[in-house]
Amino acid sequence: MPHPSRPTVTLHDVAAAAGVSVATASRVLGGSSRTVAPEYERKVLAAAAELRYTSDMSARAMRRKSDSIALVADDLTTPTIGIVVAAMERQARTVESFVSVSSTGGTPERQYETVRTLCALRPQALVLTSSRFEAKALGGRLLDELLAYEQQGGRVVVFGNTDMPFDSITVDDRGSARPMGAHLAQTGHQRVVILAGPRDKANVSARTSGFVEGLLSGGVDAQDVRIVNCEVSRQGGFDATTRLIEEGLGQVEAIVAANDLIAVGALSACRAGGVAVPSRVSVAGFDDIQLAVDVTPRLTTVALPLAEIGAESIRLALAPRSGAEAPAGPGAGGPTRETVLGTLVVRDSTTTRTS
Amino acid sequence: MPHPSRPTVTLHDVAAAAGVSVATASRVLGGSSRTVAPEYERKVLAAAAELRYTSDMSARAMRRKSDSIALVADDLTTPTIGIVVAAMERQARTVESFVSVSSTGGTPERQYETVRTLCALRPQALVLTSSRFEAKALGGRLLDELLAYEQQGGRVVVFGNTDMPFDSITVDDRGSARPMGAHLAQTGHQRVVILAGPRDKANVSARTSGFVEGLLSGGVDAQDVRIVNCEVSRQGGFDATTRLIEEGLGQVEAIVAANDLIAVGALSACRAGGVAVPSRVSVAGFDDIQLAVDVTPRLTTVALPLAEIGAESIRLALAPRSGAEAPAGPGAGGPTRETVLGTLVVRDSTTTRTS
DNA sequence: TGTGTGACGGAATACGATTTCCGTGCAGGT
DNA sequence: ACCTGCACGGAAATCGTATTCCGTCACACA
Repeated sequence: MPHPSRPTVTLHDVAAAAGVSVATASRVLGGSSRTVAPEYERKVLAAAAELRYTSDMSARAMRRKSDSIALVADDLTTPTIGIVVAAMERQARTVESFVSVSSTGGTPERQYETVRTLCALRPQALVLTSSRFEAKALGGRLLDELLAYEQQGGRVVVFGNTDMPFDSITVDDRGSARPMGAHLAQTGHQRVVILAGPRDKANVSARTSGFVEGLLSGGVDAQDVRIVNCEVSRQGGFDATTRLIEEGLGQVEAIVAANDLIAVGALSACRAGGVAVPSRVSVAGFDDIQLAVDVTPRLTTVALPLAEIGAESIRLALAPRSGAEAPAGPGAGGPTRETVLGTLVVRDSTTTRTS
Repeated sequence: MPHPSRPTVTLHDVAAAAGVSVATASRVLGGSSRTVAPEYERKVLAAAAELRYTSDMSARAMRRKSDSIALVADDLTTPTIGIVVAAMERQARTVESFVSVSSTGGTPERQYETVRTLCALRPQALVLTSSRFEAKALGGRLLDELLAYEQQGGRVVVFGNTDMPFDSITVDDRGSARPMGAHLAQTGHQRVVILAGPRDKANVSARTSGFVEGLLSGGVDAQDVRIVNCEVSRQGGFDATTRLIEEGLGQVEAIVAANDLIAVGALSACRAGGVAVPSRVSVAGFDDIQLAVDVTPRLTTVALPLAEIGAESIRLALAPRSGAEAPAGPGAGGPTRETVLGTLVVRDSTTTRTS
C-alpha cells in the first residue's frame, strides 16, 4: 500500500537527488533507447541505489507492456501442477517476466471470476489449466471474456483438452497409453484388467482406449480384456481391486490403471489380499507421479513431460500471434494445437511372463 | 499488453456510452462512498456490461491501496507448500484480495531478486516461506529491502524459523516431536534409533531434540537412544536403515525419522531387508505428507496444521500493524511471533510392545 | 418568499512512470 | 563565417482511475 502513506521514494526523488530531470532518470533506469551521458548515468544509478529506489510496476504498466503472465489452475496442491508451475517460472524468468498463480477449485464460476480478476491486471498472457475447459460453460460467458481479452492484445494458452479456439498444448492420452498396452502384450500378459475411471472423464477414457488398442495390437484377444470402472483415487483403486480379488482373479495376469493413484490403491489391495506383485499379477499406472517410485514395488507407468509442457506453455504464450492473418478460409490459420506424448517407464511392478 | 494496442475499453468509454462523466462512472464502478442517482447508476452498469469493461488494476493501484498479496516460497512442488498456498488463497478470497506466488529455489540471491520484483508490484503484504531466512544473508541486503518495504507501509510475514524482525508463524518442531517420543516410550519401545538429518538443519535438529526429550520423559534410558545422521530424502532414509540392518538391528524396537520422506525410505529398507514393520520394529515419521497414508503399513507421524498456518499467515498479513507504537523499550512491542504445534497421528507402522 | 443546507454531477487534478517534442550546444562541411 | 544536423537534457503530455473541489439544484424551514 504505497500511496496512502507518503514515504515511498519515486523517480522524482531520484532525479532530484541526482540533480537531473525525471526524463533523464527514467531513461537511465527504465532501459530506454535514448542514450544518456555517462556522467549523468552514473549519478542517477548512484542516487537510485542510495535511496533504495524501486520503480512502481503499476505506474510503469500504464505506459509499457506488462511483463506478467497469469496462470489459472484448478488445484495447486496436486504434484503434477507443481512441476508444471515450476517449469513455467523458470521459462518466464528467461524473458524477464514472472508468473502469478491462482486456483479455482475447478468450478466454472470460480474460473470465470478468476479470469476476470486476472484480466484486470492486464497480464501479457493468460495460461489456463483445467481437466475440463468448456466453451459452452456458463452460457459462454467465460469464452466471451477470454475472447475479449485476446482482442485487447492478450494471449490465451490452454494446457489440457479444450474446445476453445485458443492455442493449446495437450497430452495425447490415447497415444501415450498405447505403448503401455503393447508392452504388456509383448511381455506375455494375456488376460488384463483395466481400472478405468468413470466413463465421463475424457482424458481417463482416452487412456483406456489407448490401453485397449495397444493390447490388441500386441495380439491380446479382445475377450480377455476387462474394463472395470472405479473412482479416480487411491481408495477407488483399492476397492475395485479388493473386489476383484474376492471374486477370484482367475487368469488375470495384469492390472493397468488409468492413473498412478488408482494403481497404487491396486498395489495396496494386492498386498492386503496376499497377491504377489509382480510375480502373480503385474500392475501398471499412468502419470509417473513421485509416489510411483516411492511405493514397493516401484510402479511401471507412463511419464508425462510436465516440465517441457510448462516451458512450452510459456513459449506459446510469448510467441508472436500465429493467427494474425485475417480469418480467410474456414479453419485456415486457426489456433496452434500442440500434442505431447508420454513415455513408457518400466519399473518393478510388471514382469515378463513366459506361460 | 493493453496500452500499445488501442482497443482497450476504459472508464472513459463507459462514461461516454452511459452519457455521464468519468467521475460518476468511477463512483458507480469503483465502490465509492459517494452516492449517485439510481438512474445514472443503472445506465453506467448497463454500459459497463455492454462494453465488457474491466477496470485496469495498474491504474487503480495508483490511487487506492492494492489488494494483492505476494507469496515467496522456496519450491512450489512440495506437497506441503501446496496445501499452505491453497489455504492462503481461500483466506485471501474472503477479504477480496488475491495471492500471487513466486518460487526462489531457496537461494538467497533469488530470494532477494524475487522480493525486489514483488515489492515493485506494491502488494498489500509479502509472505515469505523458507526453510531458512537469515537476517545476515547477502550482507543484510535482503533484510534492508524488506525493512524498506515495511516502512513504505507494506507488511511482511514469515512462515518458518527466522531471526528477522517480522511477524512470523512457526512450527514448534521440538514441542511437536515430544509427544511422538513419549508415545513410543509409553507403548513399550525401549531401544530407539532416530534418523536425524544433518546436524546443521535447524528444524530437523529441533525435532531430534523433541524426540529425545519425549523418550526420556517416558522412561527410556538415554543410553538406548541412538542418533543416526542421514540425508533428508527417501534415499537417505533407505541407505541409513539398510546399513542399520546390515549391522544387525540388535535390540532396536523403533526407528523414528525427522520427516516422513526419510521414514518412507526406512520402511522400504525394512521390507527389502526382511524386517517386519511393525511387528519386529516400529517406524514413525514427521509431517504427515500425503504419502504417509499411501504406503503400507500406513505411517505413524506428526501432522502439521498446514491449512491453518496458511490462513493465519494471511490473517497476520492483513491485521492492523501490531508494533505501531514508537520503538520505546528494547523488545517492547516487537513483532508478533506465533507458534503452532503438530498433532500425533498413530497409524499402522507402530505397535505396542509388552516385552 | 428568502436563505441555509445537503445531495450530487462534472471539471480538474493527482498518482508515478514513459515518451514525445522542443531547444540548445557543439561538430563538421562548404 | 554560416548553415545543417546530431546528440542529449528537460518541460510537458500521456496512460486510466480515484478524488477533491466547485457549482447547481432542490428541498425544507422560518
